[in-house]
Amino acid sequence: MANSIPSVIDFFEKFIALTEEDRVKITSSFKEVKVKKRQFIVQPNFVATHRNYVVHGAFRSYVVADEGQEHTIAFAIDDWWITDYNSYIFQKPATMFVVALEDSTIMQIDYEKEKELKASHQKFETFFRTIAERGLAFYQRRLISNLTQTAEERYNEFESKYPLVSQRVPQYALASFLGMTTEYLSKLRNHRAKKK
Amino acid sequence: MANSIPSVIDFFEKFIALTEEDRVKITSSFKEVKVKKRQFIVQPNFVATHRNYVVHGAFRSYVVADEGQEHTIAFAIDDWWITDYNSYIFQKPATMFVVALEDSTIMQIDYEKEKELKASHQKFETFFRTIAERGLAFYQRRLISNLTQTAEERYNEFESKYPLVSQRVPQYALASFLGMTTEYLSKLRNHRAKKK
DNA sequence: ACCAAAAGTTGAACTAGTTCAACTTCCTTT
DNA sequence: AAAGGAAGTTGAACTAGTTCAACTTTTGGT
Repeated sequence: MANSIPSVIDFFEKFIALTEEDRVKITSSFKEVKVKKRQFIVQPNFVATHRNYVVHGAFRSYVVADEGQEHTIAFAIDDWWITDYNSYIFQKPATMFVVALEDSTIMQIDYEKEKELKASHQKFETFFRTIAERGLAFYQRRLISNLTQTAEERYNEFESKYPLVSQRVPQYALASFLGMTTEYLSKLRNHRAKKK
Repeated sequence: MANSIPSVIDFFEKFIALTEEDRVKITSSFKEVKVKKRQFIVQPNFVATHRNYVVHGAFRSYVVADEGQEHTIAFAIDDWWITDYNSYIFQKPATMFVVALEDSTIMQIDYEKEKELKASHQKFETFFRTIAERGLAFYQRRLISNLTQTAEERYNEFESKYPLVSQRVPQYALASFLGMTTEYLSKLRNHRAKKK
């Protein structure tokens, strides 16, 4: 199994150039954590203390509405990041759950360490600025899909954009991510299959 | 009428401490532009060259779906920012329109100037990182509303959170922002009025 | 290997929100 | 001040997606 350290470092290097010293700094800011399937890494009412990089595995963040329905906000598989950003950024209580969908390995950085890292060198500030901007653009595109497309169109788009995710997450989680019921997604899938 | 320079400067000072030199640098990075009602500041297929701070006035960004319906993505009134972020951040062609809903005054910074500003001092990198993070958190909350709430709940929430915006934007724009038809919003408003 | 619980399927009844069409009111422009 | 268009309203018919319920399949724990 691949070592986890290179994998986060590689991610940083997509956006900023690192010296050997920087790599050491990053390595000491993160800690590797093994997470079992069904284990929570963020829970409502507790402050999200970490930003989590998924080395390998799969996670899902979701909120629970008044009547108890779960709504998936994000998925994260290998090489993605996940947390309750509203909680982490503002360091206030979370409203989301973040749960492992598989046995996983993650690299966690906590809020204070991240702050030190950013303060230590401009390039780290640049790194976090860049991923925040990309996250912003991502959520904006997602909102546009939700406003402009039908359930079936959203499903098709997801399948073609993220075939790997689609295979690894349970259907009820995908349905609530796409903003539809699990029954309806089941129908979409099966009607589609028949048409072939 | 208030001078536009102090107003952007004040915004920066919410997040970072500025020296007199910094203020001069900011002032020279932005240019004031007067925009007439119905004038576009971003259009599809053109790269969004500026990030726009609204000194006073009102704007709306929207996309046009296949069948021609407009979907409002964001509003911006006094002291807010607006652009097509997906276009601006990646400097690729826009998919949105951004149009003035009133005669307005804005302060524009272009992509290159912003880059220089960020490169010139860590604090500016911090500033843009902070607003990107807040934007991300904002869009994530908006997505949650869209997934978890009914049309009526979204309308009520908007009215109580942004009463000033609600008064200044046309109803068809608000309806499409909230993800419903203008007819349905009209019914919600009037049924509500009767119940009193 | 077995059993209980969780996940997924299918059909029938339903409803929140859309569509269409006709009308009224409010802005702009001249 | 008038005219024409854009914005908003109302009701009736409709539909995409939900809800409910009964069932089958898969998964995980002992």
